[in-house]
Amino acid sequence: MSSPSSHESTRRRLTDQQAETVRRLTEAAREVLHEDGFEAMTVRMVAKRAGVAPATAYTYFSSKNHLVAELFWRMLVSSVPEPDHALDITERAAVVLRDVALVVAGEEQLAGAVTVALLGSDPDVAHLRIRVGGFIRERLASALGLPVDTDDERVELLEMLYSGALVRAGMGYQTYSDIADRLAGAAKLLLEEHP
Amino acid sequence: MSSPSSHESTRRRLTDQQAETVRRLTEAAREVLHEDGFEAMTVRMVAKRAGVAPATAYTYFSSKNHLVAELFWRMLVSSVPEPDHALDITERAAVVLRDVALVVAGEEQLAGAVTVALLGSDPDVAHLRIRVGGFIRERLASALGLPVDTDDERVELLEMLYSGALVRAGMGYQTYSDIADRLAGAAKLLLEEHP
DNA sequence: CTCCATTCTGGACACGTGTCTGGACTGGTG
DNA sequence: CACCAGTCCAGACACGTGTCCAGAATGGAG
Repeated sequence: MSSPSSHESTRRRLTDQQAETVRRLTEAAREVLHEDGFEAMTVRMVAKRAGVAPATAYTYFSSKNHLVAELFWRMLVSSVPEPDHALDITERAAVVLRDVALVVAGEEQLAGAVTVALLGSDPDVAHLRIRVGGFIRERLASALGLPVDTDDERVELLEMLYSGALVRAGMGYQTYSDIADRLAGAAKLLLEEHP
Repeated sequence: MSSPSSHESTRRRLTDQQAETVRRLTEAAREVLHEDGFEAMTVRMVAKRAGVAPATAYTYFSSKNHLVAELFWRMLVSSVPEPDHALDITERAAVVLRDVALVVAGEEQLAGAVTVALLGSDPDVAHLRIRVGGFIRERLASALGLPVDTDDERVELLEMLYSGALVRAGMGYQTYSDIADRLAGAAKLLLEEHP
């Protein structure tokens, strides 16, 4: 067999072939989510579009929530790079928040779906929840020039702010670019007064 | 029949008898949620505990989400009073946020359940979502001494903050009294610099 | 080319959701 | 008292979820 390679968060040690199946599933999930929304989306629908039997989908994802959470994780990691050290602290934080907000922009249904999915209770989702939370905290702390395990009040505040932004985007209270701007603005407001 | 009286957000014009049935259902929902959590909770379970047939529950609530959203609405309205005009602006805002956070404190599963429920897509949930959002905005605007329809940036920021706090509470990142304190603190941080 | 482990499949399953019936109960009204 | 509108109920329904398993397909090693 081909040697196990990637360390995606789905299962430990996937072969290339398996990784490809997973990739097709998350991609199909993104499409279905886009076209039909989270509640109308069914796992069997996603499996069909990925050209895979439903049972196969369930060998990689323990639940619909897990599937969506994994999709978000992939988009997040690929869209929120390490902060640019050329910028100053405030700018860096603003950019991180903007990047996070923009992950779900353009995918009308994604923000709400992700929030719901990440609140799920199965162990795979819990695992991903930790990873997502940790990743964003890491990026924010890094932007502020702090260690990941900081207990700085401002980091926690910014985390709350982005969670709230996602929810409110999912509820349709604001548009996504609105949200991105507002988050960036909030970061500046907060940090310029409390450097 | 007894004259229609209350104008709960469930259905227009309930008789006293109906209102009592609805009250028992929401109360039962609170108990089941507390004991079994959101995902384990079933509508039939709640109906049974309320001493009512499942079909009856569905005549008052169009979905599990609607039921939970209604429960939250009732707790919210009864726990977050008009801000006290004796306090100053900053204190008033802090108190509102603390009150909102405390609505879900002590009910381990409620924060996550409510967030998920309010993100649902059926029309009754959408209606309740508007009411909840409007209510909190009204309280916050009032605390800041602004009209409800203000477009003040700080109100929107505080709204995002409380949404985020609820999510993170639901995810178990923080305890509830933590959250209440942190929200109150955040309000002060934001408002004292930008009065 | 054959073998065999890995991967995928198809279909059944138990259970929850939300909808829809016709019929039974209830309590004011004529 | 008999009526009847307003409620509630029991149970069937279509459909989605997540689980399971025997067997077919696949593809690298000998």
